[in-house]
Amino acid sequence: MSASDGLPQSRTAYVLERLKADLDAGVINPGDQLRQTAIAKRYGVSPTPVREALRILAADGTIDYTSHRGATVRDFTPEMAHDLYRMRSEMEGFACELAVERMSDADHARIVAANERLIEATRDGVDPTTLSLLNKELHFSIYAGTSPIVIECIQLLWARFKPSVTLWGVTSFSSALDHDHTEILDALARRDGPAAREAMSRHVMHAWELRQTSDDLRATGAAPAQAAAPASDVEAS
Amino acid sequence: MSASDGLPQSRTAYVLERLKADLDAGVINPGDQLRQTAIAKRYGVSPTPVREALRILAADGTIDYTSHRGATVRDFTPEMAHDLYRMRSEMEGFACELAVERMSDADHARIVAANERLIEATRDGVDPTTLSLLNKELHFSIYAGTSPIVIECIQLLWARFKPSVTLWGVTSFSSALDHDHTEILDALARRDGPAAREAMSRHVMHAWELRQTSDDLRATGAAPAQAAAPASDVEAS
DNA sequence: GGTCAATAGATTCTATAGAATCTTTTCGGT
DNA sequence: ACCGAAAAGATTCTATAGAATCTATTGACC
Repeated sequence: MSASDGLPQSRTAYVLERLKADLDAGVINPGDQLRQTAIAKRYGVSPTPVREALRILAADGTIDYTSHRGATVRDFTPEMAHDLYRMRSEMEGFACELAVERMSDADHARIVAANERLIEATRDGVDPTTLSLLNKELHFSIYAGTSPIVIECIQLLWARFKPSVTLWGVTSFSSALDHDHTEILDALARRDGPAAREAMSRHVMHAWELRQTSDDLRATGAAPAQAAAPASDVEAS
Repeated sequence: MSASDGLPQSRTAYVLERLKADLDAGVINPGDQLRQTAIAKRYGVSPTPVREALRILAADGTIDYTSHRGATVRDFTPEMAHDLYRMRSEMEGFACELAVERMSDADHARIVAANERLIEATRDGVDPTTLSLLNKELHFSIYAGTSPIVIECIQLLWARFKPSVTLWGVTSFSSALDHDHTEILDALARRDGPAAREAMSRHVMHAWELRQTSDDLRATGAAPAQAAAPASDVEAS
């Protein structure tokens, strides 16, 4: 699960990693044009691997790629974000039901462990970036037992978001999300597929609501308590 | 919606088109190794655009791409196919509900028109390949009014399948699917989101069941009535 | 005879240079 | 002054050659 470990296996992978990091960190923003020669120079590689990385991001839906006209970072309207959360709600709810069908005891143990790590980290007041990562690991520990195709589909949905550090930076939010997780894990422990689906579905939409109130707060100018660390610190290297 | 029109906008797009066509036609099969130099020679281009096309197919999930070790076409277990249909059932059901929320009268008219084209073609005993295409157009005419992200997500699920000419080659199957469509369109006409979702959900799983019985028939050696035209005829150029 | 290291072959990967395409500017005509 | 065409500039796209990496074979050593 850990990214950015050791040396990248190819220049393309390296560029892809850097681009995603710069995208998350806000160095590159929606609407920006991505000039392949500029990126190549910036990352110290030739245009060839840059082009391959751009093709991948275009297939992911992260960027718009028009033939002979270059690539631009897709901008994200609130409505698109809402749609994405609704799709996550459907898919991840379904994945929970499927997980119950196929979950071994060992799988279940790993899920419980992942949840405990997140709960503990929340209690200890760990930084939002780490909490967000632990949250992701918990979610995918559930989906791990479903099917490679299902996992990939959900990963594609997650890839469209910046890590939601803003959510995990507010104590009341993170404890609310932890509470949702407990509900999901209870259903999983009972091997109750429909209940797990329902709980996960509601959890994702709950996260969407929290995200909205968080955005509203920021729009009003009131900085949320325990704000996240500056995004620029997320930069990889 | 029509593919393979005129000249491709780039060598990469051309290679992508050819690869998908060869994949559908059965020229390239699951498990096959894709040697980029061989493909380049075969299609009369240099390895560079071939590599870009392979990166896209890898992002789509159509092929497995391992660094420095080349690409192989993913093979498709029956269980994976089942999972894919279940995901389609979820996503396309949801898309129907979303479509009702956002559908204009003009959108609805286009959907009805697409359905009439398919019904008419079924009645006239048109070839299965065309029926399969019209079916796809009907489905996506419904999703057209939802959201670009939703459409892309569903397209990704559809991209994993060969066109199901086997299904539309059996008269009893195609009329059953047409019947499902009518049910969906009735719900859409009533602007009944939940009913449309439910109808579409069942329709996709119905298609899955038909596909299974079709596979069973072929396994028994009994060729289905009005079998599809030889797959090799689908080849583009 | 079996195991490990070294070599040869094949394939992928990357950089570079020139061709193709698009955009902007300039110039001439109305 | 406004519109259209041509040219200049910038960017993308493709082919090619050499470097890096992996796989298969051979040979030496235990």
